[in-house]
Amino acid sequence: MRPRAFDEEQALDAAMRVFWAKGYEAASLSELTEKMNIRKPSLYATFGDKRGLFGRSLDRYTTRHLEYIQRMLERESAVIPAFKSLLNDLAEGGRAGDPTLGCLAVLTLDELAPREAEWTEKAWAHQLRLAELFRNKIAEGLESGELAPGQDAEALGRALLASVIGLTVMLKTLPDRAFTESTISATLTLLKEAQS
Amino acid sequence: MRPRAFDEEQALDAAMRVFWAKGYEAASLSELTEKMNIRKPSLYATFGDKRGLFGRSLDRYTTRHLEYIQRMLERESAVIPAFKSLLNDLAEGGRAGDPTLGCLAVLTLDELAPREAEWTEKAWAHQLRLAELFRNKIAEGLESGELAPGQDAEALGRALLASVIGLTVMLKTLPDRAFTESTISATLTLLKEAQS
DNA sequence: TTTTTTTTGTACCGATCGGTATGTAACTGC
DNA sequence: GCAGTTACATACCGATCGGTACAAAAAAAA
Repeated sequence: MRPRAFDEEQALDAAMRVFWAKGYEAASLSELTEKMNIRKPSLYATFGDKRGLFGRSLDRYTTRHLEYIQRMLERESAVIPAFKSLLNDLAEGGRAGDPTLGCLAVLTLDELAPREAEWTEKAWAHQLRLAELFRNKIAEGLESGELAPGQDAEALGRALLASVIGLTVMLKTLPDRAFTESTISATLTLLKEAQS
Repeated sequence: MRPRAFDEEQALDAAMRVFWAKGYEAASLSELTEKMNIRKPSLYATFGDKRGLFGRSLDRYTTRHLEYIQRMLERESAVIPAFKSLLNDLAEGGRAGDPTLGCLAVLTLDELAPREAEWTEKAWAHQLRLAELFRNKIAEGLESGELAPGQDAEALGRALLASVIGLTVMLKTLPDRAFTESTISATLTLLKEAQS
């Protein structure tokens, strides 16, 4: 048997970046094969078809993205500084270093929901996992006494998620720094500190 | 001269709905002409090309949408109830009556920013107008004494806009009522009432 | 080396994409 | 009714879309 001349993970990563930047519809097979540096028959033999490749790309994205968010929230033990650094990192483009890239899971929801049930579900499940990460972090702050009691960790986590999604979309236009900073600082007032 | 057999505004409205539901890329000329109930030569004679039609559709959308948001905010004189009813109305699908439709301006940002500068600019300008509406409403609440003093109306308006955008995207998946309600109620805690 | 198996590059497929040429139908002004 | 003008429907255009047939090439198994 002849071995593959390309690395599957590496090719998948390139595909993911194309979908990330362009969305499903606007990502053409020509651009995909070019950026993946493989020819169409190899692509089809390995990933099935364009839909299969997108599914794999989306899975890869959500996995990586979840890890990233988790890492960011763990870097600071206090809740408010943790969310502050997360939002600031997003504003600077996060892992990719480019704020105008947005988020593939959000783009998938926006572009393909509700008509592509399978992908809608995947992207939504990812948002739910993010909301849970947020909720857990907030719950820690409530237990530790950092946050004022009586706040609903689950609801707050969801509201913060909505803010993060909205901010991510807004960042695609690269608004000026002052705009972003004031938005972030007001968003953080969702989390009420305990009286000191 | 022979008069048009179709109403331009009506056709444009149909086109707008197609772009709204599918985005620019996935909206095909076949579907557009079908839903507009005109043939391609009429479309091209009236709107130029697909890009021209999208531009007109986006303009129409933002105009209508701005009016809608303005109307919603004016229905209640108090700030918090006003935003509450706005968010609840969004959750029920707003004007269109379908929460899974999302927002064309948001979809345009997500799908086409930053690579389509003209449309990115249009969609972003719309978001800035919305942020201004929000800011003005909040400023009213600060002056009237409804809201606790010391809050930054501009920053809060922007944060609320991010929340609205995020919520709109999430609603495309039709999350259950409890999810939506808790998200909305936590979001509204961005606005602090004055001590009574 | 030879055989066998899998991947690769090329060249191609039908379908659909956005966009248009053309002739005819429909209306206005005369 | 006639002339002039515009909009209409049909039928078509090249380009690109996603997807594949096929044969050469490359390695493992013999």
